[in-house]
Amino acid sequence: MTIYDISEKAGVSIATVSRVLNGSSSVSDSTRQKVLDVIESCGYTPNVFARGLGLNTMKTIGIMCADSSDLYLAKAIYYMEQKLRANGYNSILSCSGYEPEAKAESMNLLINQKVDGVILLGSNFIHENEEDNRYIPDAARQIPVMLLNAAMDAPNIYSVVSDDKTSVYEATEYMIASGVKDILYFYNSDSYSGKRKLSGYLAAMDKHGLKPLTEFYKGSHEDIPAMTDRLKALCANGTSFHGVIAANDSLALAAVKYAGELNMSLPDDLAVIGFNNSMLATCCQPELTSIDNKLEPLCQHLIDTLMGVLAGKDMPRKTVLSGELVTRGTTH
Amino acid sequence: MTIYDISEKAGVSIATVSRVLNGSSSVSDSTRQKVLDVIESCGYTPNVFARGLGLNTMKTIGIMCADSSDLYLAKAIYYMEQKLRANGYNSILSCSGYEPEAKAESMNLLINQKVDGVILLGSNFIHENEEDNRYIPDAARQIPVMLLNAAMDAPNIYSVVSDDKTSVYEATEYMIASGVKDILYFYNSDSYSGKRKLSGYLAAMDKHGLKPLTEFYKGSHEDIPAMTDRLKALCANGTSFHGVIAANDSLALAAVKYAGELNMSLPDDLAVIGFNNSMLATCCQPELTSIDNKLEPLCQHLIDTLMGVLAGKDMPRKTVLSGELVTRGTTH
DNA sequence: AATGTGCATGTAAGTGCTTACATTTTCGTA
DNA sequence: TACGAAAATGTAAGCACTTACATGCACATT
Repeated sequence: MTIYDISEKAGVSIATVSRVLNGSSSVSDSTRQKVLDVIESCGYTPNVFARGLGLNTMKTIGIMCADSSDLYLAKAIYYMEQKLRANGYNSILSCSGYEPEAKAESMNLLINQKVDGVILLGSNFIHENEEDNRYIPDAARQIPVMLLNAAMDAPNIYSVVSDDKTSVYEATEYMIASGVKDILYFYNSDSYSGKRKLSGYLAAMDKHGLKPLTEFYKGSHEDIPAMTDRLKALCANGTSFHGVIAANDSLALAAVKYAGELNMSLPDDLAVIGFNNSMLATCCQPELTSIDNKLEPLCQHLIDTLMGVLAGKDMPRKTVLSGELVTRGTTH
Repeated sequence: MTIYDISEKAGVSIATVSRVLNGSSSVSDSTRQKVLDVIESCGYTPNVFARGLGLNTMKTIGIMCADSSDLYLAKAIYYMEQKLRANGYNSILSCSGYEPEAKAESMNLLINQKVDGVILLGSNFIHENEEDNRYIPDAARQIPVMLLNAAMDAPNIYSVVSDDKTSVYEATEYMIASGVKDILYFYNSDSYSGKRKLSGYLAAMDKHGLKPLTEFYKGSHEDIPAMTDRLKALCANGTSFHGVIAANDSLALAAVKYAGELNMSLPDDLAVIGFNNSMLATCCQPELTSIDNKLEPLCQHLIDTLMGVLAGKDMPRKTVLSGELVTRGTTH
């Protein structure tokens, strides 16, 4: 079933069929209807390859993420996929892992697949070493690149980020105001977003003349016992703290677990604030106070921007949305 | 940069270039090397559309799931994507939601995208109503369909499932052996897999002459407080139980939370067994005993089977892998 | 009535690859 | 040295579309 069959049955030329398919130049209402009827009755759908060859596009967006099994990224993928589909785009997924070379290779694969744009989910796509990031502007020379929670200032690169610095700053102040002074910042990433969160914490502590205390966890994002061990080691080490601001809900949950194992009561002996306001925030007892960085609006904004760019419109190169502290049982 | 440019620079015909690209029929070593050198130096990659037009395939597999933000499915997607890529295939993702029509439409979209095969992740792709499932054998007339944790007996449909009935049966016996008699089965799905789990529970209870007690939860897979409420309502209602076998770790976590809220101690006042052995199993205190249904081997097996099918080999239409009970703190 | 304008439609030339078939080259054998 | 088979390579016809350009036609203008 090709465009020829349709053109024949409708008694028009293939060009006319193609025109009604693409809604481009003018076709009279009567022939348009005639063609549409035939298409409908035959259940015809155009061949994506032939169409791609002609148009050099396939209405497909590449989504890259380091690890789609990460709760937060999985959710982002879900939103992206939904919203792309609503705009008539398909999505092809590439989990690139954390290595720069692997990311660059993933990117090339996607570009060779002729995606119309690419979305990088998560701040870990920007590396310390400038060299390692070159694949991003390189890609942007060919197709628009969208960054979620990361930023890069270069042509054809668009960033949508949550204002993590402010969110963490406010959360820290909130905890300080509740009377906790020795607050540990527990984090796991030096990425764009990770740095901004840390700076928010440091700024708040500094403002109140408090001594900052940070602990870095490096390991699987799923291994909560390992995170808990990290805190226990810190405690065994003599370091004391009565509040934890965590860079994500998993780390916060580790703090909750740590408190449980040491028979501390929450929030009196230990106050905890997480980040992401994911399902993890409500799975424990007491429930986690957590910063909601508004993932869905971020995703919506990102897709809107992308669609604008693809339509040839001028779009803002960077937008920042603010988060919100959702208070629950782990803080006063 | 097309195959013509390469052929010109290498001083051969385009057919020869195409041959070295596809490694099909014979090309002399010297010209092969010459062509490869030119390709390398130009950084040439064949146009996927043109190639697709000729071959009518794009080395792409469609992955369908109801909701990619589900922890278990997200992990499955991750494994699938990795393993497909390792086999030289791309994956295109489609989150279809839970409605039969939406699933059928998703399937059509994927088929129109000329995927070489499609993977349905999760047992919810098979509906009670036979009519609603017709889209699966329909699709299988065109491309191989792989089912994870669901089964259907029809040509070109391949199933890889975990032996959930046995796993749950054994878990129930394990709990009974530890001395708990009034065990609640807490579940959330009537799907293929859901039914088999339930039947495992019922069989074990029956064998030991115990009265089964089940509770069904319907709602967001993320809303643990709502699941907890369900158990509290049951308790308020006068129903008593000292053990919970849950159909997934979220439900099990709800049981843990329920115990915490009612000041019951685990596992003495309440024993809990979850399912999936996900990260949720180790995020609470005490940690969750959970059935590990070996997701990665399941995925590996599924991909191996798919690759075999695509290579034209005869492959088993259904394979069953067994799970394993991982005991932790919520059971004796 | 002749001409011009613009809309509707058709014709045919791409688009970049694969591959059946045709042709040339190579090489062992008589 | 000549011949034929087999191996290597080339030619050209698809594949199913899009679209620039050409054509045709109705209608308005003079």
